[in-house]
Amino acid sequence: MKKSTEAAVGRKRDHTLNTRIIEAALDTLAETGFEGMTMDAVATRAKTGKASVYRRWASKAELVRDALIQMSKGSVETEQLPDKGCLRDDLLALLKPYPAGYGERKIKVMSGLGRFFTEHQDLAEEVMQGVFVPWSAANRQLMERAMARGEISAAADIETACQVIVAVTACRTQAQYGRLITRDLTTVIDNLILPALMHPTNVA
Amino acid sequence: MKKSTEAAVGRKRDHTLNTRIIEAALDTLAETGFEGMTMDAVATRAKTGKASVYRRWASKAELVRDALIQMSKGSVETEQLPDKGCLRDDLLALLKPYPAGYGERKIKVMSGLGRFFTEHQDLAEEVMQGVFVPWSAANRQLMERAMARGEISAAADIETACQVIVAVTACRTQAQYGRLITRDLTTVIDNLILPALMHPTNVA
DNA sequence: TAATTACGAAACCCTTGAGTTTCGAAATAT
DNA sequence: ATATTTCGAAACTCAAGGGTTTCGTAATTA
Repeated sequence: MKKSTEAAVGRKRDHTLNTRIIEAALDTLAETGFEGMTMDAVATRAKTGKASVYRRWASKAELVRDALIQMSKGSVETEQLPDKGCLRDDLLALLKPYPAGYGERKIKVMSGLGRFFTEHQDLAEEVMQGVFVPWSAANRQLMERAMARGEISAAADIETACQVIVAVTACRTQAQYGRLITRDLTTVIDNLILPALMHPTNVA
Repeated sequence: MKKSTEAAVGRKRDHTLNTRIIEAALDTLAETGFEGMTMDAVATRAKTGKASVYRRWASKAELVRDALIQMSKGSVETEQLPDKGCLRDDLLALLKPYPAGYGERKIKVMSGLGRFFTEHQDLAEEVMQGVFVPWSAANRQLMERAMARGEISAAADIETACQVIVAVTACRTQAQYGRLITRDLTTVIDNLILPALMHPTNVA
């Protein structure tokens, strides 16, 4: 209705502001989590006012949804998976695709979302499809490729392995688990994931 | 000062109310997490009023601290570890020491504590020492015992394995990860932890 | 220039929830 | 009996934060 003829006259919207606000939202999310993130803080960080934020998004939840989807865009490119020759390096490459700190913020953001997911299940569903599923699928593809070329056992439980990677990644940087999960992903992959994939024998 | 001579006269405090309030707090925590838990809800659930709650605890955070410590009391009895003969059964026994739903509530409680830990780091430290450390230590002891009797390889990375168990347990029941971490602990232990402990060879 | 729309800052409204106080009733001491 | 303390319920205070509105200014078009 408005889309085609909107804003025939008057000052144009500054579209760089959209991304400035989303970046500010992601930074704040990473620092304080969903409940800790206030709209005033986001606006201030984006060097604008709340009015301009609410001119673009109807609510805090919708801003967060779009910020999360934006964050995952191109972050795990399923089309363009790493191919380092061995599974170990592929898995690690998937987790550190960006320079200094970028991947770290992503993990921090994801770990502070508890309340958002339980309170906005409709929006959470969209995020789930846009972020978690591709991430997990990328892990799975790398493992399937390794299995196809005989690097890991054909009997390996790929599904469990790739879910555990996601779980450990999500938990590791959370403040509450910082004292216990001191292992980094490299150690987990080298000493747990890979041995289990190569020797899937169990006791049962 | 007051401890010895307090309440010489007047109605006595109902000490069963203390545990009723703590139980109500734990139930509410399991359902709604730390921020979702209101003091009114706790009081109502304990069939009392907020006044009686605040007569016993100075703040919500201190009530939660005591509830968490109480919860862990005897929950992971380091003195009395399971001894089923094999590591697999020992690890599983540690996680299901109580009848129907009791262990489940514990996990739900722990998963809704994000904000509590970041906002009350002093109290969180007390909880950390009282809950996480004994839990992780129990896992470690079971694994060391299994290593001593030759059930798992002497080269196994026990520390990583027991930390991953804690991480996966903590993440698994969180709503936001429910779609991805569909594996239960039995599967993780059988298909990942045990194979890795028995064949700790890695690529490097 | 005049109308229109976006901008950023501030004031404002409204709900939620932590923590306090009040009050009548019940229990326990002197 | 009377003073004292607890009980449970309700009313209250106060701060935080989501969301809206106002207002003076800047940009854009007719």
